[in-house]
Amino acid sequence: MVRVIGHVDLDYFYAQVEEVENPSLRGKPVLVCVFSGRTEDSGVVSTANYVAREFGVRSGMPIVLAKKKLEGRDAVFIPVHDERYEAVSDGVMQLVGERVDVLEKTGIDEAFFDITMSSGADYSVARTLAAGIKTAIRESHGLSASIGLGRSKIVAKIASDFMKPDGLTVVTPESTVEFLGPLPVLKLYGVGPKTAEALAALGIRTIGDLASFDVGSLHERLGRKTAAYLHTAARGEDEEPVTERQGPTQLSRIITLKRNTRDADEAFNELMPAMDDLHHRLVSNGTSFRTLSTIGVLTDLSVKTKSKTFENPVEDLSLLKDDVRGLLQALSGSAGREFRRVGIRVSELSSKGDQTSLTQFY
DNA sequence: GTATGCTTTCGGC
DNA sequence: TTACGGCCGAAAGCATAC
Repeated sequence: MVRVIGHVDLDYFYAQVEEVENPSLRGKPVLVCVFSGRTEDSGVVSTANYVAREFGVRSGMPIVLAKKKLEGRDAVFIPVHDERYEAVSDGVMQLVGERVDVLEKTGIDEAFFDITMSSGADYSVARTLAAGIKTAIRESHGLSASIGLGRSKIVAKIASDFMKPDGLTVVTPESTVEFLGPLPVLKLYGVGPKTAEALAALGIRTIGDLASFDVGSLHERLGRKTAAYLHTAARGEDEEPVTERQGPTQLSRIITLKRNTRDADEAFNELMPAMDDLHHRLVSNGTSFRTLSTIGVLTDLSVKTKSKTFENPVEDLSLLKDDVRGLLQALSGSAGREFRRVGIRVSELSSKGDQTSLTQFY
């Protein structure tokens, strides 16, 4: 069955929202930053606009390094305004949702959609629909977006990335193999540096190399599951449906400590406000959880976690302070170096509605 | 072997 | 020369049960 799947990606999202709110920023390097508060400029760049990227600035780069690269360039450094981005995202997603059959939001600035029905499975009609979505986003929010269309999620995602910013890339089913062929295997979702290296050892560098490679040999080298996945992915033939997501599957907060420490109690005390905040989020959403985790980012920036899962859903995170403390102590004991940042995460979430409907069966 | 559940790590944005 | 967040979802790793 021929499907028409899309992927929409809002360009350099946080920085673009800042530009919309303050048009005088346009043309300047704009960097939306997370200031950790430890020292004057400690923290990283969350998003840089394309002007800043010209100078080698990237997401995740330390702010002080970005400042060096942009010395004398009239660059603007703005702290993140999460609530604003959430609000804009909600508006955009609602608007897109009205124009497609199914919308699957996968992040604050991106979503998959299915327009098989509304396009009548016609890629020419689909192109017009996608162009309409871009126009609607621009007219209502002043934002540019990049959209890719293809026969599957994999193709749509790669297509949206193909032409940025403000791109529209349509990959028909017939042109899929030709489109994917020249691209490096790293472009495939699920292929990271490790798999790419294993493939390179077999002489496979492009998706085209992969598509024409003998499946049996792939199987021997990489295992059955990976081989099967790569075989279909290289042809853009994955069958993953676009499905609406009901809510997050995990919630977390993480903070940067005022100073590095191995002392779990000191870290716990500093984590308390974030933990309370997470508690309030859970209560106001009526969300329970079964798994509790602590996260430690050590001085070498490596990440360690400790978690525990309860038999029954827990509603009240504030009752688990001793568990959190205990997990942090276990982390500290096994970490071997000081904490730089610590965090808390809850997962295996359920809503109150879910639980009552489940209890009806018992 | 395969399915399942839990813990930990990885990697995208 | 170094510099360094805060989230999220999914994969990987591991143990246990059938």
